[in-house]
Amino acid sequence: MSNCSHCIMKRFNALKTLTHDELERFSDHKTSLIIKKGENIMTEGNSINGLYCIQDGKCKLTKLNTNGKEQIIKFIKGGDILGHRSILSDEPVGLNATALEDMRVCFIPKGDILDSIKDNPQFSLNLIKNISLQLSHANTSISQMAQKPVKDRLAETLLSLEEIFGVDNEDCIDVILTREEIANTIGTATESAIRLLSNLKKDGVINLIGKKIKILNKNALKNLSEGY
Amino acid sequence: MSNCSHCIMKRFNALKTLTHDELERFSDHKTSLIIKKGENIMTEGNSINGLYCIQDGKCKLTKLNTNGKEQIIKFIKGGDILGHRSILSDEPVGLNATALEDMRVCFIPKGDILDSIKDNPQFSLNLIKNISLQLSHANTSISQMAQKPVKDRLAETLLSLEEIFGVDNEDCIDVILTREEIANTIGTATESAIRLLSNLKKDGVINLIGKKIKILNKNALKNLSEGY
DNA sequence: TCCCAATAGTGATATTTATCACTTAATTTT
DNA sequence: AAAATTAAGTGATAAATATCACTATTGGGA
Repeated sequence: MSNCSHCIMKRFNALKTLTHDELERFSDHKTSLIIKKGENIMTEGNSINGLYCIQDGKCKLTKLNTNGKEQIIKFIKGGDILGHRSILSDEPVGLNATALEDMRVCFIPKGDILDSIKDNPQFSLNLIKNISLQLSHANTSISQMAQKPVKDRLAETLLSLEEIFGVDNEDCIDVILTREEIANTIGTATESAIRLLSNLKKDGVINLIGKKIKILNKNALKNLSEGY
Repeated sequence: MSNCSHCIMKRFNALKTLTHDELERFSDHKTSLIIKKGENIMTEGNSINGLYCIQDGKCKLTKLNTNGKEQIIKFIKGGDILGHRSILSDEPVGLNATALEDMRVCFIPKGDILDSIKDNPQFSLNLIKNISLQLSHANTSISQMAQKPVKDRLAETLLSLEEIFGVDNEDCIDVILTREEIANTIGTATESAIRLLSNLKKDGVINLIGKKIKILNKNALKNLSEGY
């Protein structure tokens, strides 16, 4: 099994401050797993007893509303970590993490993480910074959901998806989402999302190639996202 | 000036794990201040170099949207702390904290807080738990803003306001908000908020006495907040 | 490879919500 | 206490968005 000391993960996020010894300890105790498309890494309300390091693949973090609708809160990709909030706060997981494609994930037991938190203040601080940043983004999101019309939110979401996932060799946003998932991200009906996407295509702002989306005019989207 | 060791704040939140020595250190360096209604304790985008302990009074945490509208993200009252996210993540403040009434606030310099974080892992952990909880609430909020109609959100907000501020001696929710502020909390037009409040009154679910709101049928509000 | 189920797309319509243009009531200010 | 602001409330209307009922298309499994 691969060694954490050589893992690409340590280049990212909070893990980059871990010492060689800490990474060796992680290596000894970690388990690698494959999550198939559609499966959950974590499930809302469940407890977890470790940290997930995403090696490869993409997933969505969702929340099931009391009305039965799924809200997508955030997207996760290779290099990201999952479950640290739950470990640190000692609370059940708040969101579902569902694979958008097959994923390779490492699981590091809670005990090792807590040891590193005790030993390595910088690691601890980086985890806090990660959570703080998420809170900051969440607050922005609340404001936009509450006050911006659907069209603006769609524009914002398209920009954000390109930001997160980058583009493939044909300049399309490098993630495959159903129209329903796009709708569940911006908080609207699937039909409304479809119509607004069609309008953006008609206006030459984006191109739609099957499920793939190519942004043609980033400035136009930026303006739309701010209500112009 | 009053002594932190005897302050009611230490009964609440992260501060309850502080030692006598730590509280004495806080006492020596703290400053007490009065914030008048309408004034800001913190302002979006500014840096702060300390922690605010709310002794008394209420404030709103807001975000100014790109369209110029104010979104209320959270309410704060006596016993709450402000600014710890900014200190821990070493980033500017993300929200405005505006007094809803005259407030008494203590300011503890960043250095003392960071010292306590180093010395006292439990204090550090409690701060993290506080931020984690905020993130969890924020995610719930995103979901509700995105997917629930305005009526449901108003019902939810009224319940939440009573939860946070309690009731006065006439069973009214113990906070004075303008209709505009209520609208900015649920993310709707002021006129819409007014109309929906009137409807709730007409249906006997709440009573409106000037700016004061009395919840008459909590169950009805709970049902409404879940879309029934 | 064909079939089935899921997804995408469209049009008509209903519902929700915002906007505008006011009146009335409540606070401040002078 | 009167005047001037500011906030609350109302009705008419416009705009945004959801819902329903469908057809077309796509993409895996048997």
